[in-house]
Amino acid sequence: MNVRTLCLSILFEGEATGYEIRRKCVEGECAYFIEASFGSIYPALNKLEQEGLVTSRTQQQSGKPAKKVYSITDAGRAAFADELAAPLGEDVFRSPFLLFARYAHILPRELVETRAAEQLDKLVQDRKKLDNVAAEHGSKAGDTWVLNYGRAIMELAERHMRAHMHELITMARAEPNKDAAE
Amino acid sequence: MNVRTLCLSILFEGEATGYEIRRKCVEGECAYFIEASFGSIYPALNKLEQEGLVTSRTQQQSGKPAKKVYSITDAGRAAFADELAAPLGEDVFRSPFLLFARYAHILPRELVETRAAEQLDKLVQDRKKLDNVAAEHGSKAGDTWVLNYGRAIMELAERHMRAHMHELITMARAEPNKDAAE
DNA sequence: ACTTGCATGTAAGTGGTTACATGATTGG
DNA sequence: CCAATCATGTAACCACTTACATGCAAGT
Repeated sequence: MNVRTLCLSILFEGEATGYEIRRKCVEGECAYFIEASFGSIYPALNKLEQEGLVTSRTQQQSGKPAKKVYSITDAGRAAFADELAAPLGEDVFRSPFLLFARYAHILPRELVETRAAEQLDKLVQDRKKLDNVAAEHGSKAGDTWVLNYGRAIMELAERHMRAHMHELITMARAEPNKDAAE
Repeated sequence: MNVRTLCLSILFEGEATGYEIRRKCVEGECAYFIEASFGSIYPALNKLEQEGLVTSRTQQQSGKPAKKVYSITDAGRAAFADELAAPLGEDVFRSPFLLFARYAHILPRELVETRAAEQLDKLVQDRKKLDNVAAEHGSKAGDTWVLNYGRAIMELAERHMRAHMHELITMARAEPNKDAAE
């Protein structure tokens, strides 16, 4: 799933500017968990317009810079459906925290405590974000399904973390700090 | 978490060749879920050797091509510990399947059924893989912790999928096939 | 006066993948 | 005879990120 498809999927739901698309990925958290930056979104939208999959109109605003509102075309809708019908890529889960956790035994206890707390905090934050999206969004069935899937997993991750983080901390080096690194 | 750190973490556990490192990521599934290809591993190992973080010795084999066995150095161990002590990157979860699921309502039922079944199968396979790693591997405490975390989540994902995939299928377009794309 | 939010875009850099090149041996 | 496994490596390519460039208005 690339930025191109992401843009198509958001525009499938309705008009949006590049700026809004980015916000939906970072803040609104599109539920299926993708992030994208301006540097990829703007070129993607330009290319999609060249290909005739989206159209744009420039909208002047008082006190704010003009914005380019993009709409999906019929060709765009078709291309998006095609993409969904194509074989799906692999789900990816990459966790720097789990790599860290694996080596808890060589790390100072204080650090492990901090990182574990940070991780739990992130989990809580992310779950809350999903809860908010679920509450605001008068979303359609597919959205709700995806949201519920995400929430179920987040909830478990949070619970598991809360229940087992102390085990991780006890694995850590108890010695105050000899600085194993240097 | 880049390939460089991945190599360091595997070599931290013991000697290995580039070929073996790759296998551990793809088959053995290192528990913290990273993949890497030859095209990134070999250059990474070369660079690590240049920097003195690993050393290599060439081992001749009868009937097989010679292999380069890498070992981590003290400097390498220190660099790895440093990397772990640095602020952690964000956990990433990207799911093409969830994007697909979100648009179940515009897709033909047959396709949704197929993809849902495939997804469940992947989940089952991945969980089994983790179970195997847990069984074989007489692993140290950190490994077990990470493995259990992964297994708990996999198990839930599988259960959730099994319980709710039929909902997804009922959302899909019931019409046999008008081919919405063309 | 400064920062934040709105808004678009480009250029350089990064971190990977894919495909290719090479070559021996074993098993079907 | 062909495919697969073992084994290392390079080159071309790709998608995306980061940093930069620009600019105006409102809030602090």
